[in-house]
Amino acid sequence: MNELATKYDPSAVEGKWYEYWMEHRLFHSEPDEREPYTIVIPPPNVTGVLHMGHMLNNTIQDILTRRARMQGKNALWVPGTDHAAISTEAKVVAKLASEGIAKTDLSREEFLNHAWDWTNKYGGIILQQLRKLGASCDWERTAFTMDDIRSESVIRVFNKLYDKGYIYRGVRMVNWDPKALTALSDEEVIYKEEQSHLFHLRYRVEGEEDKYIIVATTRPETILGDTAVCVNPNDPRYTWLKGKKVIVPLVGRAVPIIMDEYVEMDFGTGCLKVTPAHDVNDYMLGDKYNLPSIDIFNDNGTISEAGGMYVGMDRFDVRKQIMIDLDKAGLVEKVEDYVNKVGHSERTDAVIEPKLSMQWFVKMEEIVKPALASVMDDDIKFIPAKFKNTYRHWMTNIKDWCISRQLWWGHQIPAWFLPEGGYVVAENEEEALLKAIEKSGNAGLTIADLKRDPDCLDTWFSSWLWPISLFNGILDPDNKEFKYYYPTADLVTAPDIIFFWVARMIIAGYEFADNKPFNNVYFTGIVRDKIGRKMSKSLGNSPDPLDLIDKFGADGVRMGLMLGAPAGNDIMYDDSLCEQGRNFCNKIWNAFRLVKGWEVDGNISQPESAKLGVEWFSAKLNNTIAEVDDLMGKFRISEALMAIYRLFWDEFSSWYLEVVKPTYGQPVDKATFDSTLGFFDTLLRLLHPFMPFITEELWQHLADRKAGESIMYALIPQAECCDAPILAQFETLKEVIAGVRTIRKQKQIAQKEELQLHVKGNSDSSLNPILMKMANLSTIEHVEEKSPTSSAFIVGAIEYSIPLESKINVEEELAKLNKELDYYTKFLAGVEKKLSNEKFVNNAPEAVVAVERKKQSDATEKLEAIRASIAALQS
RNA sequence: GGGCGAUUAGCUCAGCUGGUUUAGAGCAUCUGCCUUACAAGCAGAGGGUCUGCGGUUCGAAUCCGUAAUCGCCCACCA
Repeated sequence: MNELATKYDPSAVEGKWYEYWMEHRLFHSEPDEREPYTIVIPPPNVTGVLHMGHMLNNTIQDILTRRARMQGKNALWVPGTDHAAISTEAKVVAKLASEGIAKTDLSREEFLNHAWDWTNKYGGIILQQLRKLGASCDWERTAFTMDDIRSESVIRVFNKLYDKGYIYRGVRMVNWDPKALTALSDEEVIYKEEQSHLFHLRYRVEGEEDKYIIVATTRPETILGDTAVCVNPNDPRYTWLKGKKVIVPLVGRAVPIIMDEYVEMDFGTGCLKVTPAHDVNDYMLGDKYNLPSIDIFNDNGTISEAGGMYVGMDRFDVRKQIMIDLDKAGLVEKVEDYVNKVGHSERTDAVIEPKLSMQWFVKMEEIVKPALASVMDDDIKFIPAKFKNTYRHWMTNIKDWCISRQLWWGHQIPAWFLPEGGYVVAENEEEALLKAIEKSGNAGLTIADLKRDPDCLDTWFSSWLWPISLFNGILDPDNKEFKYYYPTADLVTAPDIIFFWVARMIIAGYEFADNKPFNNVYFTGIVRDKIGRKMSKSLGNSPDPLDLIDKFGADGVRMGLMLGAPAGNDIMYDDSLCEQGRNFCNKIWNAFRLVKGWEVDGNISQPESAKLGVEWFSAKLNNTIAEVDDLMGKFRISEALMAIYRLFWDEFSSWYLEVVKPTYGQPVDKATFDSTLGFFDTLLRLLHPFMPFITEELWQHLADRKAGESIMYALIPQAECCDAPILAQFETLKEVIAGVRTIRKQKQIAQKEELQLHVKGNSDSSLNPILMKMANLSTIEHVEEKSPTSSAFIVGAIEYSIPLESKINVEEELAKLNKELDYYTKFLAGVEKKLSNEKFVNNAPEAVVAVERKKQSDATEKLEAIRASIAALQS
């Protein structure tokens, strides 16, 4: 062991232990009599690669899982991936395009073959990357939202909801993504503020020469679909228009003037053009006034035949061209600059087109109810709690969920159309046929007569089942695993998918499993760069996590991430955080080298200083264990880690080890050695959830371990008692030692040189053996008066001094004392002011007043000592 | 346009129901040390009056009001 390098080398350790854990199936869990602790991973996109957000998120999950495992629970962390319908399909389409193949050239089956090839090739890379991080997932359970169980679960759930009347099909105004060529849910639309224009266009009034009204619009190309102009009935400017028609510019179509209070009189010109096919509000007006609806767009955002002009041109090109043409025709009044919000597709960033189309929806109103209540009542706890507000707001304003997507990659909607019209919903073709025969009364129908709806389901329609479907709880709700592992314990996720995923999982939990899916939801922050920008590919400010692991080690990166991630806050990531983590690994490593390098002699007795050191550190350790328990219980993970960091670095390494360390070349006694190894073992266990690799490596070195034995299953230490008096005594001791060190530094006295210490006052001498050793003293003497040729410092009300003969500089000593005199004089004045305030003395609780009195007497005593010292120096 | 949250040392954050806090931690900074576990280290030091204003109270970083700044979420003003 003495051969250990002076620096910790993660690369020599990490792969080795991960393999060991895998080889001995230490991540695997089966139901048993222990208390379960379950986490399901937020499934990353199957073709995705690891980014910093994943690192943070999964580090936290691993910490929680490992800690639970070491608490003796049956811990299970289930991994898996999401098929990510739109985003994967888009990637496959792009790849095919690069090979000169258009999606439209392929059959559904051919396309899906390509998609599966792609998935098999890139799928799961991200899961491999997670292993580098140390993730203790039960890989034997790796699932995919499109594997058999998960797919069947989706179909089952669709049928269930349909049978209950919660799923319906209908023509509605939906968000259309002209790039992905599919409908989207409201949540998949991101509104961005954009600099645009408000175009004021002239609409001639039919049958009235030279009379026109001005309509303001941001989308002049949509006039092709205008079927009315709307004004407010209370607007005196326009009452004369009642019953008249206006001519749509360029198009020449006469459309009616309708009157509705929906129109704001003070916005724009007070005239609103109505395009029922291409605007949600216009759709509402069209519905109310029975207006025709002209769909002027093709699915890809070009103008359709129905537009009548500019056919085949892209909507944005038309916007430019039509303004030129309108201008030529003298139909433009003016153009204003205008900032408005434009909806973009979350996945493709294409500008969303509101479009009337036939889609499938989930009726949300009813099924949302238990899900809302459970979060509001803290039956499911959100951490931080502020997200309860966000959740409540969304849940109480919830709209129906558009679940159909015009994609091929995903779960195909289990609905079959009958030849004579109408459809049936079923779990499979056979069942569909039976239902179809029953519905149509046509016993001669065959499967070939039925046509299955080509659309797929929203990807979230499968992931909302994740905590249930992972344990096959949809298809077989009475199975042992589901009963054991569900509800899961904690969910760790980013707040940006609170609606997409978290809320819907809660809804699904109550709807399909009659129980919440998890007890706690821990929302992580967003990983940003040092100057607060969100990490993104386009900015290039996102480091490659695997490079970081190479550079700092997985433990170092984990620690770095956790240090910067206080609960509920975004993390401002900087490499220096990982550097700190790496340095900590090194510190642990070197502390270990020290201890392992000691030679043990069973015949020598334990020095008093070491005995006291052991007693103190034992109490300190206990204290911190209790603190860590408390913090982890509140998900204050970074604070818990910081507490352990300080315990190891400051208390254990800088104090404890220095106290018990034998003189160079000397052996250590058996009792101290054993205690020290015991402490080391406890510290490693406390640290293991945060830094799994280095702790396993050292723990294995610490003693002879059996094959398959691992720190992963060593029990996390339990706090026993706390608040031993020795804790406070030791803190005082530290101050005294620091006092001596300061004098050494000021007087440039080497540590090797022994000093005498004079103590004036009634000091506690119980830790004197440690003081002798740490301050390298020859004697500690009580004196009535300190020697004028000594350098002094005060701790509490006790004055310590070191006789130094010639080395004393009276000026310096006086300056030091005067500074203290000044400070305590002011301090005392403050306290006395408080105490002379009758209202304070009368109203404040006795204990508080007593504290002030104690401050007063201590300060008075101290001031006396300082004054005496000054007098002695001046004499 | 609504709602929520934040504002404490150079940076990132603690400070729970107001009182041993004229405010703590880590990092960074400064000074001195290559002292045989560790210079990715050791020993020491400096640094903030708690965003501004007003109020409640014997007492406020902590409670209330208000302003400013930043951030997030939601919303159909063309």
